[in-house]
Amino acid sequence: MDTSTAARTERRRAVVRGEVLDAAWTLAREGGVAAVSLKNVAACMGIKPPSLYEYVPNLHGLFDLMFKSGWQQLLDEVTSLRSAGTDVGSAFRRVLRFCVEDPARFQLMLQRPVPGFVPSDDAFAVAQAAYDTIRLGLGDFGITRQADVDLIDSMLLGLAGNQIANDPGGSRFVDLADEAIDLLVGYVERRTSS
Amino acid sequence: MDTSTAARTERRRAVVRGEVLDAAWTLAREGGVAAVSLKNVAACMGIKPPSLYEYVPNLHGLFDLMFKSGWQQLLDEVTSLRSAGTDVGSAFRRVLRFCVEDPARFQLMLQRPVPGFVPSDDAFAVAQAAYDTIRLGLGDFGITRQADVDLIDSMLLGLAGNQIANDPGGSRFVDLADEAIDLLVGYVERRTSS
DNA sequence: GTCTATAGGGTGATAGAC
DNA sequence: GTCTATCACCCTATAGAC
Repeated sequence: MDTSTAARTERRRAVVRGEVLDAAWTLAREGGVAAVSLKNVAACMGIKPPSLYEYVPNLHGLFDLMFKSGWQQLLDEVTSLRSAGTDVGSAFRRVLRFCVEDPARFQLMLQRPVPGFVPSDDAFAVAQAAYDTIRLGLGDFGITRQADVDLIDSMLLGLAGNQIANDPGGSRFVDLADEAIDLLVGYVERRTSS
Repeated sequence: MDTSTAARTERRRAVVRGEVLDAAWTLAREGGVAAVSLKNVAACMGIKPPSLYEYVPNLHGLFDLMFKSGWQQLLDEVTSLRSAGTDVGSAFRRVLRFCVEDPARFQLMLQRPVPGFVPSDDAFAVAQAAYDTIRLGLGDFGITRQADVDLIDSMLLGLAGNQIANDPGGSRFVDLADEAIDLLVGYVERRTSS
């Protein structure tokens, strides 16, 4: 391990950067993405707003970190589901729960709620990797046609969106997961076997 | 018609209120919901921000008008589709196009993009009426089970969301409408006939 | 590395002249 | 009914003291 002063301070900065990210997620979960401001994040950490610039280039840089970490979490999730050989129904349910369990994260990842914020190429690459892994995972079950992937993806997105918007705290749409994936997989099988 | 001064000025106010609403929609279409501010709306109309308070109680009141008018447009759409006896596939396509053709309207109606804004009971009633009409319309085709309605609704929402977020300007997800509604209707029919 | 002070932009909203 | 002037916040971001 590099023990130079520069490397040590960089490691420390990375640690605090993680704390900044945690504070931002906490605020987002509690008050939506709009609650994430330099003032609020700093207050949440017990420091003053200007100090944040030691760890994050600017506010958009923080959103970029959040975007990237959200997709990284999903990537980890689907990677582990795939290596565990999880069946398609359970995987669908698990990803749906991932979307619903943190509405602010879902919103940040998929609905561009911050005017003017565009994810960096670096962050976008993680999102792409997660999406690719999902495609590979569906491929394991014989679902390879792009249209089929899009239909499953859309159903997932729709169920999550409806659950968050129209039945927050409930499970009306989440409970439809099994039926939804069964009908979609059945559709693919019926078509490919004929 | 009432020709009293009070009634005449009220009618005039209603006209200008419509112009305010038009300006707000124009701004939303061009720059997203975030572009709708008193300053921008006033500039768009060639007046000064304080003058808007003659026609709208405050900014949230304007968003409430927009929310209500968006759902009123959808209500009109589905009402006319239903009275025309449109088949379920065409209706599904039409409503999907309604969602996609104005992303800002879709966002405002379904994704609560304005922090702190909650639609009034009055505005919410229109949304409810539109939703009820959709349910009745699906009932015309024998689709009455709530879970089936929710699945169709979710697929619609998901296709629209994906189209707007992942293929703006294209038609990748809109083109899946026929296949989506066929597979959903087929699923319902197969189950109810057995 | 954290702070205070401040610049400079934005916003919604109100009072009061005309 | 529309305006000017203003208030009272909010925000990001930077400069420079300690």
